[in-house]
Amino acid sequence: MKLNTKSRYAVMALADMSKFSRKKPISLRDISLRQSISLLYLEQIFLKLKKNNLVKSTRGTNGGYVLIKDPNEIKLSEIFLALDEKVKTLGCNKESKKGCNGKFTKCITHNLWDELESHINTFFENKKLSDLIKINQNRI
Amino acid sequence: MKLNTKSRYAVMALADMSKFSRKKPISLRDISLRQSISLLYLEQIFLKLKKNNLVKSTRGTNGGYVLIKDPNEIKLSEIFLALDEKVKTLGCNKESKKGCNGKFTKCITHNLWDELESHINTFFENKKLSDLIKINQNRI
DNA sequence: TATATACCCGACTAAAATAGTCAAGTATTG
DNA sequence: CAATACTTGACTATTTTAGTCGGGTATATA
Ligand code: FES
Ligand code: FES
Repeated sequence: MKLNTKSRYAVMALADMSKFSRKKPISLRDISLRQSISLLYLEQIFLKLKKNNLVKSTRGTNGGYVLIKDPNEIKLSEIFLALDEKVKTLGCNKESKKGCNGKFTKCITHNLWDELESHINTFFENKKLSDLIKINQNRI
Repeated sequence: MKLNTKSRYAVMALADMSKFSRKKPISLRDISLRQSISLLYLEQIFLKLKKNNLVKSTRGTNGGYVLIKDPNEIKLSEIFLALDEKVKTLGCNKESKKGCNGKFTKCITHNLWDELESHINTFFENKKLSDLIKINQNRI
């Protein structure tokens, strides 16, 4: 079980924004330098964040991105959702009638994985962007 | 975030064993048929389970594997450990002094991912093989 | 003791996912 | 008009996953 870089960078970048400016647009170049994340990769990530109304953009000189909501109103689950990033512990398709074994009964471990999925999602649901600024006063 | 098949199959197979026999060796062929898991893949998985003392084997006709411990004494975390399967949410190497950014300070999200990792590991730590038999009386 | 069963082990591979890069833009400011 | 900075889609190298393959060895039973 591994968390991908896209999700990690997204949270990292948004945390960076929360910490620095809430009014003046922040350029991806600055975030890229501060957090050591590839600029081109950040661009890709921010397009998704924008499409999902987590940030808004200003073009041109002194342009950049600004958070739309307050950090204490942004749940991590929203960020993951914006990136199409899902927790997937089940072997079967949740929607499908068929189990991971191809049969029409769900397998012996189905409930377990479902429980695990909820367990993880709960974490993302209860964590807000503001939470990780508080704990990290001392970090950039 | 995705759970791999190896871990899923391992738990599935051990659950199958818990449910069927506790004394007579169960052949991988039987598990393979019941749970629709590739026999060759199961062999690979069981070699690891054996090396980590979760099961013991008997060769030859009527041979197979037997659980070493009682299902209510086998934690899921042990199974995952046996397969070298780790939850990895951090961008950095936990041991290394360097952060995921290559710098000597841990990044702004480090604590968060660490917390998430613990959150997930707690789940595996608290679940036992016997737990998923109870909930699944009706399933094969 | 031959034969079938079933575990043992390392190496290999096709396919998918990841972690980006690249090219070619458009909009805004100074 | 030059520089900055967002926009977009396509492309690619690398890694990981999810297995397979080939050739064993040990044991029970006929
Ligand atoms: S995980 Fe859903 S049927 Fe196996
Ligand atoms: S995750 Fe550990 S430093 Fe970023």
